[in-house]
Amino acid sequence: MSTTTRSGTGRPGGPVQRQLRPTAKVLPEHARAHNRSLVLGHLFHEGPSSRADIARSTGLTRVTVSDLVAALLAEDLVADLGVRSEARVGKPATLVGLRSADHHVVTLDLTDDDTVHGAVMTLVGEVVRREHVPTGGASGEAAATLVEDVARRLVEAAERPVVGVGISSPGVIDDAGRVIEAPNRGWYDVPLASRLSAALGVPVHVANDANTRALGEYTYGGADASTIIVTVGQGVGAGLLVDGALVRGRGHAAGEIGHVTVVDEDTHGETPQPCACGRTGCLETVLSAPALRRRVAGLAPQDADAALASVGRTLGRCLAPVVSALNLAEVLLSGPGELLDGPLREAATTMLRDRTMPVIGHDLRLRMATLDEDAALAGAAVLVLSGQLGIT
Amino acid sequence: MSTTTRSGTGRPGGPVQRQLRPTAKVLPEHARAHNRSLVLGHLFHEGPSSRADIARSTGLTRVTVSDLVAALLAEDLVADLGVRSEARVGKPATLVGLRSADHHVVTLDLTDDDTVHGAVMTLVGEVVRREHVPTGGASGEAAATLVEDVARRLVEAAERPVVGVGISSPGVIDDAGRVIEAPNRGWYDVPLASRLSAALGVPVHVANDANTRALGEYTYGGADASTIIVTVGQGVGAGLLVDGALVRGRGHAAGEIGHVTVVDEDTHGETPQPCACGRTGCLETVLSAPALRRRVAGLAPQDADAALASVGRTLGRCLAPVVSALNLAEVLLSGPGELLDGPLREAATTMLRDRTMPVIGHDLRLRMATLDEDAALAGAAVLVLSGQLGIT
DNA sequence: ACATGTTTGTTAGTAGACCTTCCTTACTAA
DNA sequence: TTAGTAAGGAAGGTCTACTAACAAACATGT
Repeated sequence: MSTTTRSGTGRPGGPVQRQLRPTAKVLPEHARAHNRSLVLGHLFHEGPSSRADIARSTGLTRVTVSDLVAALLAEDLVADLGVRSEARVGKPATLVGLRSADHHVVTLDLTDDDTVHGAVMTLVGEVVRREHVPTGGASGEAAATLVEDVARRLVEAAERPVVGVGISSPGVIDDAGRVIEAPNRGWYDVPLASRLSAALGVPVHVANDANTRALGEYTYGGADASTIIVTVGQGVGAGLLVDGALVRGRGHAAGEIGHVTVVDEDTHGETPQPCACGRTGCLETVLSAPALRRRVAGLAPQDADAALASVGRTLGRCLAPVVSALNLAEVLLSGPGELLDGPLREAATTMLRDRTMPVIGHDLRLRMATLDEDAALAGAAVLVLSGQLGIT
Repeated sequence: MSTTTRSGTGRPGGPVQRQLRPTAKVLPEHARAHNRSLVLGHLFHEGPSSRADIARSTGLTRVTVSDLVAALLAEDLVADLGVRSEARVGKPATLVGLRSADHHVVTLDLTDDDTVHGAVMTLVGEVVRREHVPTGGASGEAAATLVEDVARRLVEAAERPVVGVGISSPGVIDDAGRVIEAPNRGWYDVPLASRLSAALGVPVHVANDANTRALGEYTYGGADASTIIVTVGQGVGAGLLVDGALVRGRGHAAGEIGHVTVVDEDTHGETPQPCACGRTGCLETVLSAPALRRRVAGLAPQDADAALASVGRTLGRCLAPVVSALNLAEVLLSGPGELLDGPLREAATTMLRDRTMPVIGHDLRLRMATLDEDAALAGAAVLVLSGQLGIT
């Protein structure tokens, strides 16, 4: 028995006018730029290849690939490597490869309050030159000038053409590289990317440090396309990769997970501690490096392990809804291994599995980030690769 | 004093080879399809416009827009509406408009266990015809046949060309419309979209019901581009929109938030209840419609309010990390208003604000979904619009 | 009333991007 | 030696969107 009515009353009321619609026209030249990035991406990830290899991988014809490769050869981005040595049927292939060592990327890591870390890197992330410049507590305009100076020095020191400058900075940063707010540097509404780009004459990309870390782990560290990376340092932050894309969020503040309340009055036997943000019981009050050190200070190894496990459980409880809602494949921890990579990580894993349904928690991995030391620099390099060459 | 070292030791180790790389070549014809969608999208959202209007809005030239519009006129997707009546300077514009009433979309909502809800709708979501077919407890192949029959009847009953069929179904569903698992229908690995498409000769799109609801609210309900919609019915699910795109997740299971553990032994004075999934304390055990009804049954109004508020606080605690990590702008609740839209929603809002940092929680809205009754159908229609015409 | 300026939409020509088809080259296999 | 296979290039065609120029149809100012 089926009921049928004509012209039902319930109607959504028609389409809604939206102010901000992301309407970007696509011209043939954009298509070409995209295909060019496909070629570069193939060479970046797969190494030296023949034009025919690239054609098979990208779906483009050999003719088109030859054309694109010719353009890249003319730009010196790609080098002719001669015929392939392996013996196969048919005409031997001539290999072409990305000239990754003949182009440099300048990267800066502003995560550390006391020191600006900088590097000149090749396109594949090898560090060619390093600088560590004490900030001397500079903030505001002085800090911006310092960053500009370091960047200029590195750009000038680079012995190869510089593709661009990538900067990894704490704070809320929009798509254009404007620092909306970075309290620890006293920056509010500072157009860092456009300022440096104008001063140095080189493309500059700026993004949040946790986000760049996520990018770095994805491109260089083999992280999954659906990953959250939790960075533990002075504070606690997170970078989120969903289906291979960085999550920016409504107000460019995605990943600001350090100030979620995780400790309640009546829960788990903990007492909420005051937080720098003026509230109490934030994740940062238990998981930041200083908080962890305070917690284990003077404890016997066994008690310290229990204390760290307790924090791990809190982290697991906090992440369970995020992992479930996004069906993430991996959770990465970045920070001091002696604190994180032990009872804390194990307890967090257990808690996360226990609190999520099997289909979510089953093949979930919770591991340490692999690029710990240079993750932020590597991520900053990816910013440039992605922004200038379209390589992800 | 700055330290400089050459050729530092820490190197990321080069790029990683990735199996699944989303390399899709872009041809000029794809660019044209994109621009065509831009024109359709403008007409959909802004209503009848002149070619010059569309050119200004899309950034394309008037020549190109004229060309695209001519093609759409030839396809009868767009109609010539004559000259604009308003008096302005210059040659009067001739308006063109989407022929939304001259094309139909067939939509099915499989959320309800007992009944298949179906509709014939116009492109702007007006319901032209409705069907409610009892399932009679059919499952597995029988249920699939039933769905196919209903879809066929509606396609044949449509008095205008059918652009496609959109289906909103519970369960885990991949991008191709294959139902990975839908326990309540006994479907495991059922290629619903391709099966129906072959049987009906019309494009068929299938997606998770919570996800389609999110799409519907975004397109017809004015929801923000960064939104989570929590659907409360027999179970609890969620649909997630991040930066305007649906989140699918690693295993297409994003949004499965109903089975996150939210009630602990030692917490908040609640006792964890057993859940259908075999675990205890899941969100579904307190927030599903039956659970809520059980909870307030026989209570005095005042006590019922307190009970609902308690569930609201639990929901707020669960969502706080998600909202923070993704910097969401809106949380929508979909389900029985008499249970959700009151103390529960208010308590959840308060809890959510209290547990997130101000920059996140400040302009966060937690409101009821606007399309409650037909949200799933509207969302299914959006699936078709988006898949066939590129309208979002 | 009439010239002037503005806006619309079309026509014609151009440049770019990729395709299909055909060819040469250079190797392996029988 | 003869086939067969694969790589790469050359020629020609189609598609796409652009610029430039223009006619039509209106409002406005004198």
